[in-house]
This record gives sequence, C-alpha cells and structure tokens, in this order.
Amino acid sequence: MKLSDRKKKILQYVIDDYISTAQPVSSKSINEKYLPDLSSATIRSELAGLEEMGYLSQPHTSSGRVPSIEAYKLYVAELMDKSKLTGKELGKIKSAFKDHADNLEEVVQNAVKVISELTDYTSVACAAHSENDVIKKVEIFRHKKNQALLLILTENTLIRDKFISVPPQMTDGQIAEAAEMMTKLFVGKKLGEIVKMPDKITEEFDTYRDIFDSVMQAIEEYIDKKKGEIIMEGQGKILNHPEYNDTEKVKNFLSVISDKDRIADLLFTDSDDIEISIKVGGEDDDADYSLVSATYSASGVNLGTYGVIGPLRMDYQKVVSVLEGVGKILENLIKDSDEDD
Amino acid sequence: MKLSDRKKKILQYVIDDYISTAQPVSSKSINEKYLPDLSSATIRSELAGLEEMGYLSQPHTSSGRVPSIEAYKLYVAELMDKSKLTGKELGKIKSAFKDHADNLEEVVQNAVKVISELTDYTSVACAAHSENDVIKKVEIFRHKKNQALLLILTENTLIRDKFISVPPQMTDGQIAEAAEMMTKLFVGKKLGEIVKMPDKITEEFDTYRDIFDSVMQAIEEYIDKKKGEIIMEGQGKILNHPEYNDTEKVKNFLSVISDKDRIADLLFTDSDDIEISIKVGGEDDDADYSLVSATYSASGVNLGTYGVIGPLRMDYQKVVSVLEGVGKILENLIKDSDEDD
DNA sequence: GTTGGCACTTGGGCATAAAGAGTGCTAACA
DNA sequence: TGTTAGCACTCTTTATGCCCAAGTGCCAAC
Repeated sequence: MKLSDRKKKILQYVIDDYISTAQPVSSKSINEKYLPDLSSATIRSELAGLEEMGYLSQPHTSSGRVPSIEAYKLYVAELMDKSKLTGKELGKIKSAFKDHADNLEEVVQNAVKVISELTDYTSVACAAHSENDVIKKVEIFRHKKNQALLLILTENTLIRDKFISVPPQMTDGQIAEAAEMMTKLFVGKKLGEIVKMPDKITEEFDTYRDIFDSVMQAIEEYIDKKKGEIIMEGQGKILNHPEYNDTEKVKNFLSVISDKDRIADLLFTDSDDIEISIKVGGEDDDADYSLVSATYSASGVNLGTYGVIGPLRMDYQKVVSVLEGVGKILENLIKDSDEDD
Repeated sequence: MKLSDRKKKILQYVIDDYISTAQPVSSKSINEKYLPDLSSATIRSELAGLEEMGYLSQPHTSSGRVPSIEAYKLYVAELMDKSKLTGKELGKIKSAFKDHADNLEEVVQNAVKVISELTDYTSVACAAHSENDVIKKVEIFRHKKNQALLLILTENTLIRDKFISVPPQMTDGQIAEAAEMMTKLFVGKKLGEIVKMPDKITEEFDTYRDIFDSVMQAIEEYIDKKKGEIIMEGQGKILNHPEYNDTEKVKNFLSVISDKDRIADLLFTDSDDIEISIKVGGEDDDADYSLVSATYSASGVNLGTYGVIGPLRMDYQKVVSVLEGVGKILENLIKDSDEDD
C-alpha cells in the first residue's frame, strides 16, 4: 500500500490531536476538526489503511486510533509543523538568563530549568568530556604537608580539581617545578594523546614520578567518565501528563531517568552535527519515552548536550522550538564570554 | 485522661504494626500478635482512650486505628526500640565505601547512595557553608588575557573556584602578588569576619582593587548560599511504599523534594548538637513527610548534614540505625584523611 | 477492671445492566 | 472508482444492587 499524501495528512492530524488531547482519536473527530469535506466513513477507511501499514493501532476494537512509534518517527521527520515561540515564552527564556552567571555550568543549569518550565517535561543536560580537549596548564600547589591541590585547565575551562598526595619532604618549589614541567610537556596536546604517551616519558620524571602518575591518573579518570554531572530539572513533571497516572509507569520512568549513565549515553549518541536530534522510543529496550536534544559548543568544540526527556506522546513542536530558542541564547552567551579573550 | 504505661505499650504496638504492614491495626491483631493475655475488648477500650487523646484515628468507623502525627512524635521520642543493623547491612555499608574516593563530596555521594538503598527511602545530603570556616589560602592565576582563575581554600577544602576578570595589562607577577597579599590578610580569619572587614582595608589594595573586590564578592556569594549542592538519591523510592500509590501524593512529594531551598532549610534547622534529629510532619505546612538527619563533621566543625526523607509512616528504627552505621564510617573516613596533615 | 456477646457501620468485591463511543462492512450513489 | 450513509457489532465505562468480612462500640456479666 502506498502512503498517499492524503494518508500523510490524516496521520499528521491524528498525531497532532493525540498529542494535544491524549485520547485515542476517532474518524468522527478528524472529520469535525480537520476535514469537514470528507466524511467520517472515508476517513475511517484511510485510518484502516494507516493501521495496516503499522502507523496506527487501536487500544481496543471500538476505540479511536493511537500513533505507533513508527508514526512518531515519521511525524518528527517530515510531518510535524514547525512552530514558533510566543513572545511571552521568549521573554521567559531571556529573563532566565538575565542574572549573569559565573560560569558555564550555571548557565546550563539555568537553561535546563527554563526548558523544563516551558515544556513541562523533564529536562537534562550534560557536559561532554572530550578526548579532544587541549590542555593549557597544569597547576599544583601544596595544601597540607602531604597533600596538594592539582588543577588541570583547558582552553575553555577547569576540567579537574583534585587533592593529590605528595611526599612531605618535597619543597613547594619542587612541586611548582613539577607542575611547570608537566605544563610544558602537555600544553597544546589533546587529552587523548596524553594518556597514550609512551611510558618512557615517565623516565624524565623520575624525581617526580608519583606526582606525574597522579596527574596522568586524573586525566584518565576524566576521560573515562566521558561525561560530567548530569544536570536535571523537573523530574516530577511527568506526573502532569495523563498517560502517567499509573504509579507503575511513573516508577518506570523515574528509574530510567535515575540511571545517569544511561541518560548520558543517550545524550551522546550520534548528536554530532545534527542540530536537534529526536530519539523516539527507547530504541533497543522496550521503554516508551522520547528524547529531544541539542548540543552547545564554543568555537566549534562540542561542549555538551541538553534536552528534554518525556513520554512518546510529547509535544515535539513545542519542545523543538523551546530548545531552539534556548540554543540561540546559549550560543550568544558562550560567544560573548569567548570574546573576552 | 492519663497516658498509662499500658496505653503507651499499646500505642507502640500499633505504630510498630502500622509501620510494618501499612494497614490500620485492629484490636484483634494486637491481641493476637502482642498481647495474648488481654482480650480484644479491653484493648479496644484502650484504643478508644488513645483516640480520644489524639494519638490515633480511624480512617472510617469500622476500621482499625492509624497513628496521628503526635503519636509518631511520641514514638520517636520515647516509644521506639533501638534496632541494630544486620551483618549483611553493615557489610553493604562498608563495601560502599571501599573504593577510595577522591574527595569528601564523593564520599558523601556514596553515603547517600547506600543509605537510600538500605532504607528504601529518598536520601539527601548537603554540605554546610559555614561563616566559621577559616581561610587558609587565596590563589589566583591567569588563564586568559583578561581572565584568571580564583581559588579560595580553607583548612578542610577548596570552597570556591571561579574565573574572574583581570586587567589585561596586569602582569602574572602582579596577580601572584595580589593573591599573596590577600592570603596574608585573610589567613586564619573566619569568612564571617572577612566580609565584615572595614572598608578602609581596601585602600591598602588600591592597585589591586578590582581583584580584591572580586575575591570579596566570591566569599560573600559563598556565604550567602549558606549551603552547597543538595545531593539526592532514590527520588523514586517513595513509589515502593503503598501509601504513595496515588499519583497526586507522589506529585506532592516530588515537588517537596524538588524544592532544593526548602530541603536545605530543613536539613539545617536545629541540627546543631543533636546526634540524630527527626522531624515528623512538615511542621508548619500540611505536608505529611518526615525527615531523619544527622551531621558529619571534622575536628568539631560541622561539615554538613545527611539524612532520609520519606512518608510519616517511616521505618524510623531502621533509618536511624542505618544513619548511625553510616555515620560511624563517615567519621572514621574523615578522621583518617585528616590525619594525613 | 476484664470479658464475651451482639448489633451496627463501612468498604470491597462481584455480577448485572445500560449507555456511549467507535469501528467495519455493505450497498448505493456520483 | 472513490465516497457516503446506515447499521450491526464490540468493547469500555459507569451505575446499581447485593453480600460478605472486618472492626467497632456498647452492655451486661464475671
């Protein structure tokens, strides 16, 4: 069977309607709301066709239709209208970023908050830990007799602060020297390269071997984690949506969003160049949720991903427009702070 | 009416039973489980007395009794038996702290996780930002032309890292000098004192006025926040408890624990010297939840609070024993790392 | 002060009935 | 050939009545 233009249009109506009402949609309601020129009987036969093609299904024999995962995928890919933010919403976004934030993390925190508020879904963000980050400086200074604070900086930010242990007999000057040596050795190099540096390099550092090892370990830990803290807002928003009136489903959803590793993985798959990526359905597993995400970056380097996670029946139009709106402002904010160089 | 010993005992049985079964408890079940020597009729009249005194209530005329908030308060204050952790639970706690953590925050994170797992409730923790913290060192070093990284350290930890702007023409040496001057001025002083330092001091810093102001501002911001990030684990645990099978209640609870400021306030009221503090019921507002919390400290300084938040019908015995167990291990861990001085 | 007995209240479970929503199918029509 | 009206059929939802089990409160007797 062919997916005629009319079928597409009808499918779009079904999904639009279902997204806004959360009720299975009937042939009659389509006829009344969207296609007064076509009888419900005709629409019925089209719906039957769409069902046969796997785009729709019926909860039970005598109920309206509900979109399938395939339908949602088609919807976000080509059916969905692009909507625009209202002035009010735009204003809300802007005012959320008004208070000048200290650092990127706070900015992202604000972003996540306003996204969750405007969309009424759970919003998440996560900084990317990239192997491609380039080290700018290694700083170490003594804090206690046998403890020192290690800082590792890239062009963009402070990627690691950690207390490491140092031999008590080592002088402050020696510690500084060690840090300087490492800065010289690492500066301009990518994290990924550094951890692969040949072992013989360590020979140069014979005197400061322990410190060197600590630094290498800190970098490795950073890369291994692959991602920073997950920032999340509006975990309870899901309860505002009627399909989650069942505690079992809520439990399920909460356990999904509690699994930080899983969320991070989701956020970081194939979101390379795509502006906004929409993942409908839990892909591999049977979880029925969707993730809409976008990335933020500075001078071409991907700094992280932010997005919205919610039910399959998500208001994709709104979510996409909110993410775009926030994205634009984020972009400007990051650019501004970069120009301070 | 007098609260006789027998009434107390019966009240304890009612609460014990209700905590473990989540069902209103009847005179008959008390007779069978706890007081075979007393007839159910006698117990009934005692229950009626307890109800009259406000400790019990009936969901409806012909159902068993349910404890009131007053009853819970009395219970945790004097009725409740102290229980001990099983070897298995103790083992679980210990193994949770096995992986040596980098810093205090990670340790607390582990603590919160294991508490939530063992108790099956939502667990929270929050570092205290104390005005009484004593500054040990101020470090500043240049990151970009007009940007420097400011670090403020106390005896215990790094309390603040922040990028501040610096005049481009300032040399690295000057920046270091400014940091040194401030360290000299601030070392050994409490944060609270520092922000109250007379304005004329700033005159000494005429050359480095901007930097000085940035540092003061950073300290003020730190104190103003009063508390650090809230660490939370097991937000969804509430769903494992039968009284939250209603999505409205879940929504309510989630909104309570989403309000970070409120949680922080709760964690930091009157938990000064009390070993373990139990707050039953939302005190002022009508929210029906309880918070059981304890503090962790290093050499007498309160570093923060951790605890459990859950329904009124909470297994207080278990929660208290888990918090105590975790507390002991935390204490040792913190002491150990202090001995590294 | 304690107890057994008994009347009374209430919620939960279950079957039945009726109403409502929607579909699929068929026959007729343009 | 596509569209439409009509109708029978299915399934869910809601209401209703009914009965049972669980508990209580009270009273009279011990």
